[in-house]
Amino acid sequence: MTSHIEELLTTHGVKPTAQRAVIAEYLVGTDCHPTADEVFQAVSTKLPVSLSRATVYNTLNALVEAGVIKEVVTDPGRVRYDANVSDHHHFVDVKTGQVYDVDAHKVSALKLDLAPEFSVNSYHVTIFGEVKK
Amino acid sequence: MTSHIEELLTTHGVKPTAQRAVIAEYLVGTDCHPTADEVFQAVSTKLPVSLSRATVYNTLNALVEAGVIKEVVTDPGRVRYDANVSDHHHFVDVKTGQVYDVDAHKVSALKLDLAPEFSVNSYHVTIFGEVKK
DNA sequence: TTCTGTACTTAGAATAAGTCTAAGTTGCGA
DNA sequence: TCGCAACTTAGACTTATTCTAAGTACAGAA
Ligand SMILES: [Mn+2]
Ligand SMILES: [Mn+2]
Ligand SMILES: [Zn+2]
Ligand SMILES: [Zn+2]
Repeated sequence: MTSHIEELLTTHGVKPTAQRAVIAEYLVGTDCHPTADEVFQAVSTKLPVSLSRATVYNTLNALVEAGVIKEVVTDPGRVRYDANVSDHHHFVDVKTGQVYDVDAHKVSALKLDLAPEFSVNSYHVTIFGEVKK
Repeated sequence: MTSHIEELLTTHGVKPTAQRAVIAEYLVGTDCHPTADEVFQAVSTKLPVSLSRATVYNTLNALVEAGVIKEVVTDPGRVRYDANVSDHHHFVDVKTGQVYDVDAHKVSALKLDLAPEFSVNSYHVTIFGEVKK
């Protein structure tokens, strides 16, 4: 009876420890693109032992490395983490700072007119605007 | 006989001090998207007095505020500065980290299929790839 | 001219995000 | 059961940036 999260970690080659499971579970269950510190705050109470910031960073880096999550950088000095690893872009509400997912198929394919020495692997669109309630 | 740079600063409402002029001049004369520290290194020898890092940061922030330059964030933890304030996007060479300008008209206009509460002000495309020499 | 107030710059202290270190803990596999 | 490698921990360290307190520059008033 391995949990869904343990299976996610295992299939990506990450050994599922209690710390890693609770961090991955938190990220999978949110769509709000938390920072490392927000992950630490949210998760530290959910473990019977004290959680080190170093473990949070180690785990986030390991999960990125393994492809379980992605880093998102929309603002200077704020790395955010995203368990949505599907092809998507981001909408930033400039009033609140909130980051929303924008599925890649909601954005028309880009045509790029670049010199031939520029070979493109991928691209990411950051959309700035406002969400009216 | 105010210089071109002093005029640029003045017309943007920034009082042209020696420190600000030399920093703005350096940025206007390069297309390599330097970090604050690279600006500091490049510019500190060009003044008869010692230059404080605080002044570099104060100046960069003032120039951004005034619209003389823009911040560019392509990587976690590295804010870069850009005197190209025309509408453009960025190509990041994933091998070297070099950032190249991509004029907006080299990128096809985006069509976005967003829910009506999302009102778009602007967007920025970051293209990842490699420049073959 | 000199005076003077405000804006600017400075060195270094403080903060914040992230990494490293050294020591202890866990837990699978012989 | 043991041994070992992987993992976690607290706290020191590093790096980027901001803040602070004290000094400097300089335009306008007198
Ligand atoms: Mn989502
Ligand atoms: Mn930082
Ligand atoms: Zn996302
Ligand atoms: Zn640019």
